[in-house]
Amino acid sequence: MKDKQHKVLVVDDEQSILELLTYNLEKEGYEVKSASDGFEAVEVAKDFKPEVILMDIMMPNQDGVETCRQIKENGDLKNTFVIFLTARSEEYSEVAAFEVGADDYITKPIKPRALMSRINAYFRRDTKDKNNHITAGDLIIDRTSYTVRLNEVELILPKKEFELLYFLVKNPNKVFNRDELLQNIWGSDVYVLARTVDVHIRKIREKIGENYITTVKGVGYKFSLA
Amino acid sequence: MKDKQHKVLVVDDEQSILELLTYNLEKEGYEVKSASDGFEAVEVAKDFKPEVILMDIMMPNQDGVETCRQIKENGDLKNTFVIFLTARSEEYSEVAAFEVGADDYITKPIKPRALMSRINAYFRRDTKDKNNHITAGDLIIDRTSYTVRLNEVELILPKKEFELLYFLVKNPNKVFNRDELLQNIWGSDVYVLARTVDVHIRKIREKIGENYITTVKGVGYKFSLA
DNA sequence: TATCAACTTAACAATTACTTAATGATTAGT
DNA sequence: ACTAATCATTAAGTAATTGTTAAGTTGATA
Repeated sequence: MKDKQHKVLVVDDEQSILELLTYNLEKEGYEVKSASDGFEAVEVAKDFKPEVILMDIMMPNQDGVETCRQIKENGDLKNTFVIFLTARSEEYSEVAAFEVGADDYITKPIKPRALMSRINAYFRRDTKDKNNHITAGDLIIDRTSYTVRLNEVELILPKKEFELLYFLVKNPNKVFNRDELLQNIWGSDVYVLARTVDVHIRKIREKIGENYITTVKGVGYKFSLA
Repeated sequence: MKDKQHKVLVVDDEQSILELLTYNLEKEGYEVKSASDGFEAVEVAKDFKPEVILMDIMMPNQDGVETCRQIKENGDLKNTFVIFLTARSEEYSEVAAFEVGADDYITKPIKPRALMSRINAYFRRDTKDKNNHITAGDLIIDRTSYTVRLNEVELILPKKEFELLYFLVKNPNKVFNRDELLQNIWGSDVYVLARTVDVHIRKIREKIGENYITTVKGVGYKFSLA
């Protein structure tokens, strides 16, 4: 099973293909929704907020390229990974597809195993080095937005608290004494009392709970996963 | 749905093809007229002023190339996009076609879906700059008109405010410090005090409300989706 | 050139973060 | 179990950052 349920939206006007893809994706442990045309796809995407959209490029009413453009316009969905499906014979311009922000391109006939490995690869990459964030247990610490998520709840920490937590999480299970922490977070030219650290630790614990930062008496603090 | 009704003229001497094309185009939401020979095509075009003409190149009485030439002669129709239809076996000179101002070329047998995508692509290109907007929550930010819509209410922001908001919305949830914002919006050679940003932020908040731009104390500002 | 809107600056108020210090709780060593 | 050391917690004071307003400045426009 996957650590967390990833969401995939599949869009195609052929029911048989929707079923084929849905079946395979669910077997891999993804949460799947489907849409049978472009309009529906945009609606569902807004709500469902999938990480990946698998979409036929040729569809009645509104084709995949236009649909992709509309989806990418939405701030919430800007980083959604869009993969187009297309028959090899169709001479649809790849250029147009990439212009609207398509991220990958797969030609039919679909080989389920190959497709799955491609999607799995995406999620591996995504969770690994994409955004500037660290995950530790139920915590997600994101440097770009300066936020900490604890079980989907967003916490806002003041700067020093954030930096302190970030530093500890980046060096898990390693104990630092107060002076080391001051050096690394406050800087070498700042003169504050070592006990100041205690107060910050206290406030962090207040927000994320008592189970993450451990006191090592006589030495200092460390971040440790239960 | 389409923003505006686009007009397409289809010209072919085979009734079945006219019907096929008309059916598919109307299903896509276009306004369609048809003509079954070159003379009729010119007449209808003058009146109807279509944005796109889909025309068989081989027709009795007057072929597509000649018809195209006549149409392009007309000032009103100079910018009409002409797409020729031709059987792959026909060795009709592409050169002649492009000489008279044809804009694209599609070989029969016609695959309706591929054709529709091609036509959609044309209209998309045409209206590309008009639809240059981003959506984020209740906000729609339109670069061409320099306007921001908030729940159907149109706001007009001065240039700096607009650019600042646009930049933040384009990079949602990412925190920028004042200098980064100055760099990106004012430019690297401009020398203004960092606190100027605060004033602009204040004015933007006055207009769009307090819930979109978040202050990250000690760091900067970010646009955050609720 | 007079007017107006946009932009910048500066000053001060308000808010928030940070540090300190004092007191209470816990732990380790004897 | 006693004591000394260390840590936790709280509250209050201080510093830093941001919010807000208003008064200049610039630059475009009629």
